[in-house]
Amino acid sequence: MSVQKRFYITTPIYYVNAFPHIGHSYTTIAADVLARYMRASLGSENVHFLTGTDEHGQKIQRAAGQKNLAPQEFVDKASLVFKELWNELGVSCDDFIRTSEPRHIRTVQRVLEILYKKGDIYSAKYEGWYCIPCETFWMEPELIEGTCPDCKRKVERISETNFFFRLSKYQGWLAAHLKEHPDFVRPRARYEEVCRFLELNELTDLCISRPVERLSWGIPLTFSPDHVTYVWFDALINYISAVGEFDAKGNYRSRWWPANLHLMAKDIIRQHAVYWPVMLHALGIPLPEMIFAHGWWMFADEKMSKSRGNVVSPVEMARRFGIDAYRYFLLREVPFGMDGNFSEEAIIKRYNSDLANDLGNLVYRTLTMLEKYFGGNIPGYKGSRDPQASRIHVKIDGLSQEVEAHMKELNFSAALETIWALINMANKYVEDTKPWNLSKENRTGELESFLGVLVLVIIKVRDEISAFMPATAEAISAQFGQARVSKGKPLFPRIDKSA
RNA sequence: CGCGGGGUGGAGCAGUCCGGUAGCUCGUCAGGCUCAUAACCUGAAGGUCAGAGGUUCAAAUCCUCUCCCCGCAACCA
Repeated sequence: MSVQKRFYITTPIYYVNAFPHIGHSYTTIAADVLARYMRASLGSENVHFLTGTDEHGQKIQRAAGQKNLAPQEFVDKASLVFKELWNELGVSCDDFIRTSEPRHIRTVQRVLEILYKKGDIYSAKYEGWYCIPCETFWMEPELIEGTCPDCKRKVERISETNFFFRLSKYQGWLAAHLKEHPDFVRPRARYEEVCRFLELNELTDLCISRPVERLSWGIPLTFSPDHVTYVWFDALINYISAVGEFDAKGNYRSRWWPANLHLMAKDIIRQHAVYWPVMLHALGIPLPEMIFAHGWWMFADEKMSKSRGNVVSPVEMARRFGIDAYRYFLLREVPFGMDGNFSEEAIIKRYNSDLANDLGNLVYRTLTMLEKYFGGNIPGYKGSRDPQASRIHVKIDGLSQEVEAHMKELNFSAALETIWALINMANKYVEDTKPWNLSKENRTGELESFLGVLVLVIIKVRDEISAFMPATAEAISAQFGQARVSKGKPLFPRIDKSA
């Protein structure tokens, strides 16, 4: 009874150097669906959905410089682009954290102080090959005949003092934790990848600072004003800086922590499955329950990237096909965790077959029949002896549980599939019942219970899809909520392939 | 011996962890129906599950080897 059920879910904070693409929207929409789904069962006051932007570092400083803006001005604008995108896509985040906010800076500085005091952060001389124009350190083997692999210019040997986090000290602990918690990293293949990485490699301590003369746009170390925090170390802390504070003794207090789920794409699994748990452990803070890495969207089997010029704008897709159709496509097309192929043809196919033909048409034909046969009145449902109807009832009764089982696994595509199985049953039911004959023969009672079943199906489907397609769920409610229903506009008008 | 992902009817995929009649969607062909957004329903064709060997009463699934495809500088979910 006293055990409070709550759910804290995060996306990565997005680096504002680049414009948002469908990858960003994929992670965020998946998190949104889960958050909405959990709110339905736990109550919205018990769900916390965090996203935000990562705003420090070399690249930002340079990008701002190129536009003749102060870094803060630059990130204020860039962060807004993300915020507005989530707004436009109907993302229901409860909080949006920015790493340039005081609450974050304060927490990062406390983390550093605590770890420094504890001896888990130490200073050391760092020496390496440095390319001045590229502002990057290179490892010996990366160099091409003594030049920068990027710009082919001569690199220089420089040495500087930096601060390091004792990652190596905790390798054994982390390996043991992973062994005891096989669900800590998901999906399974990624879990094994992380375990393998730890087996095969010796962790080196993490350089977590940059000298101010090279990089000023960062969070200053309170114990060494000549240094700012390295972005990754800074960024990960957002998950705790957004929802809590350290007290005077250095104990972290939060209503929401530990997070139930950190969602991300597979490229940043190492930061989340290795660096982050170790940081938390060193701070004496409990670990998140699960880290889930999903796959990438490919375009004609190529990774999306700016240099390939195949970046797709989520706004454009959502405007073109509708937000819900876009959301549906992302989560239905590919089993969560795997890579997928993105194309307009694929969206149109899904749209026409699943949304227009199956769901949209079921709603539309039902409304038409209600209008035609009952003057728009929804008949009270009186039950039915029809075996097909009872099979549908069984499916309706078990659907929430089926969906829940898949949602627990973050298997969105399977959850949607099982909902669509009910839609298909209903469409078949219409075919087999032949209501047009019932109407001709004036078998009104049978017609009533038949339509009653269809309405039950639609209401159930509406409830189950509402986390995935909130606007569609509302549209269905609106259509069936009237005193006299009438066929309105189709929910999903078919898209002509020529368009 | 760098790391990882993958090869299942025309296309895209599920199934592989926990062996037991090979499944889904789309497409094609034929038929049915009219409440409906040229929608919906039924049926059919089409696969030696990349290849070889092994374990087993039984392998897409477990083991070994081979071949092929894809990703792995930076931007970056």
